Amino acid sequence: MKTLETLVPLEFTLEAVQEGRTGKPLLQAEGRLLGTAFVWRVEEMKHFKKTDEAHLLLQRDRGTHPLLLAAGYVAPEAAARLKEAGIQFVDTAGNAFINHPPVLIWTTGKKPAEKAPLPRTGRIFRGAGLKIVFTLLCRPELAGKPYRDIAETAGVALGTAANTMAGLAERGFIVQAHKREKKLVRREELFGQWAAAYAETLRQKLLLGRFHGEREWWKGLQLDTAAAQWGGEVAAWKLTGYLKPETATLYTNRNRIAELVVANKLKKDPRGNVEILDRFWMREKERQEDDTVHPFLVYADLLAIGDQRTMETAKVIYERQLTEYFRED
DNA sequence: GTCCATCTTCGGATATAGGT
DNA sequence: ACCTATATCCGAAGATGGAC
Repeated sequence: MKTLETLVPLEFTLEAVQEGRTGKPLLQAEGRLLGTAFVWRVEEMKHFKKTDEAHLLLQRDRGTHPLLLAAGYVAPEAAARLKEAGIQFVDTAGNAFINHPPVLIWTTGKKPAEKAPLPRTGRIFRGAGLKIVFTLLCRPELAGKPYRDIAETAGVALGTAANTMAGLAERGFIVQAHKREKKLVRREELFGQWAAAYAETLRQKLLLGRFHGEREWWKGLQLDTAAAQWGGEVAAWKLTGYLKPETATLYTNRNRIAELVVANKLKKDPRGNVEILDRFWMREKERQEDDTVHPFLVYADLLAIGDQRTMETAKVIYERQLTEYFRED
């Protein structure tokens, strides 16, 4: 915002408003730009990345006021995409897109003032931490169970579970409700951060192989859920009916890849549109399983693809299937 | 006090990031 | 690309603390 001030005569005030009951506090800017009043929702992102772009696409139509991204640095290609999507932004280098008739600002090509400081994500949004957060989001009641249970279900070591739980408590995502009863709170916020981090870091580490399949081979295929489940676009298509999948994502266990590949006549191809990922979590034995993975994961898969097409569907999934998981009692 | 479940700690293995 | 420094993770072993 400071940068914007140097570009045009501008006065504004910033205030935090609460969004919904459990939502995270939202920044809102109010002021006048060359004589015209404005109210903007402000999204602050020090390190602006591809997945953040996807997040903004979702946020764009959610509120009553236009969105403004305040970022550390927006690369030229990203700037063009934001402009295309009608999302306003400013960065500290002096790049900006503001569309507030009659004012139109469009500046690009300025280099970042200094190289961005270290990201410092903390251990809860990396590798093992992401596995734990995912299982906790899916099954919040686990938060109150022994670490051994959490570690087992998430497929990580006991000590790591303890570490991550401490990290979550530190950031206020785990609270001590009663004497020894922990609760997972601020789940929607946690999920948002999880999904972005999953798409960026953990996901590629889970990739077991990439293949090529015959055209629409997945259509009408009956998956044995004990061996594999759909993620990504195919799952999204099954859940919503929208989307024409261009890629297929399967989550399976390491020792079942071979049979999956043979049964579906998949050919190894490093640039193929079929990806097989490690189904890292431990599934609930009793429950009847869907042939699609948890919608949390489907959403994150779509985020990893991150184009306009998949984000439309991601938005539908978010609204129809995910919001129910964020209710806290 | 003993037993058992659970939690914390920590050395070493492994993955990641930064530098050349 | 490689090498090196650092962060992250694992897992076993020791510590804690509640129930009886």
